[in-house]
Amino acid sequence: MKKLFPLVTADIALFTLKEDKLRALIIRRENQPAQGEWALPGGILQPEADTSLDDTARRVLRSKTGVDTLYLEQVMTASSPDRDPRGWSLSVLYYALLPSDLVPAVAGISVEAISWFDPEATDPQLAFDHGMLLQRALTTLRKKVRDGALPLHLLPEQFTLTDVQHAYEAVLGSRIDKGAFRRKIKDEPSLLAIDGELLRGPQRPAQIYRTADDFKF
Amino acid sequence: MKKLFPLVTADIALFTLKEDKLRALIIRRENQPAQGEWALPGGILQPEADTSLDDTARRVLRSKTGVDTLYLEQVMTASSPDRDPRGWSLSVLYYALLPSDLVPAVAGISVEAISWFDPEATDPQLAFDHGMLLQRALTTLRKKVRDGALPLHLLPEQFTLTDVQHAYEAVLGSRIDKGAFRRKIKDEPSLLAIDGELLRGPQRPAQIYRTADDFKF
DNA sequence: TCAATAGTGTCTCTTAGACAATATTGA
DNA sequence: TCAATATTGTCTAAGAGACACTATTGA
Repeated sequence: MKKLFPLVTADIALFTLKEDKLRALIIRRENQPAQGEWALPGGILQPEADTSLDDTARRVLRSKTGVDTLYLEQVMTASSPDRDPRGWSLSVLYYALLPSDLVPAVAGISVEAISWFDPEATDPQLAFDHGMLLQRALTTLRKKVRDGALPLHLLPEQFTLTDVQHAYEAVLGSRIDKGAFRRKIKDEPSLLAIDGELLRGPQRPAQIYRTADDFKF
Repeated sequence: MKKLFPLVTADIALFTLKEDKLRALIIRRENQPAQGEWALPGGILQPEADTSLDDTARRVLRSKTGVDTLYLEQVMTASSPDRDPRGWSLSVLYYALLPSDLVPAVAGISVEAISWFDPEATDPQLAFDHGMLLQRALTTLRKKVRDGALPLHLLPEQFTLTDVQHAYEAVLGSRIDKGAFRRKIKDEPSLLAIDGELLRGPQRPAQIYRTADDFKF
């Protein structure tokens, strides 16, 4: 008998920085289908509980990472009778940005096996069409940053301009000249210097910044 | 009783050029809900017939316009319990580009009342959240063109460089200098001059072009 | 000839990239 | 002092906008 309704899910590519490199959260599936394989975190829409698919995505992330109020953005919707063995399915893909100082918290809370995956790597293969989905999420994120947005959601509350540059480079996967980068962000109103706060070390101290309250990625 | 499954639909913002101005197809709804109101063309997913939501969109466009093989791209997915009075609904929004010489064919085939709507206008109000959806589709199209893509899908098979510029300006809603525009497209491999073909009139004749076979919008 | 549009050239200003120079700390 | 990183400055080349100029047709 044919299905009358598709299976509706939200899948999330959760990006963060580990040692200045871009990584995405993957989870080993505990149940069928694709049991034992690695996949993006995701979950099924619950119309009684969710007031939108964004809600579904936030609920899934909260349960898998214990973290709220992440930056979340829709990437695309994948749909076909074949992408999930359970039948006609439709998945709305999101990407989320996790501040790098919360990575240990996420790694700690999960009862499932997790891993931080290099999105440019080819191993391990992800289940379903999640490999393609991750590529699409990365492309969307990169386009946004290349259009001038600063990925401040990947940084902790306080950071230096060098941190911003490293986040920028990690997302784009390419280096940028220091002088050119600082010129670009010189008049950026999203960056607020914290007066008197300096990061000290065995070199010239660096000015510490924070994200402006009205920052919009 | 609560619904267990959402209503899944595909809605389409079909853009074309009418007298060098950008217009979107809207249709007067013949049935409930929102009977008598104007809305974007759309239709319900049929899992037995459609192999993806792109398929749904193509099927809807074919039935409402009689035209195949349009350029079609996904914009976003809207979802909530409130956006459709029938209950929890999810709509995948597409935009499509219709060559301007096919506009009369579309206007002819429809059994419903249709109109070509100025997407910058505020009247008439569209049903459901379709006003917002149309804005999102326009924004996505403009971003693509601003990123350098030429909206050749809006033009007939043969066209002049001035036609290309007018299509470009109609999409962006702003003027561009002729010299700057021609410099930009000077080395564009998607544009092929048709040797010896000239558009004549009471002025200097214009070279006629066509779209390269491997053109990718 | 004139009107009208096609097509090209020139000037300036902004910006990105490459790269160099200076500044300030802890050890 | 030295190593290390922060911060600023300079040179150049490419590109965009403004604007003017030339070219070619029908009437």
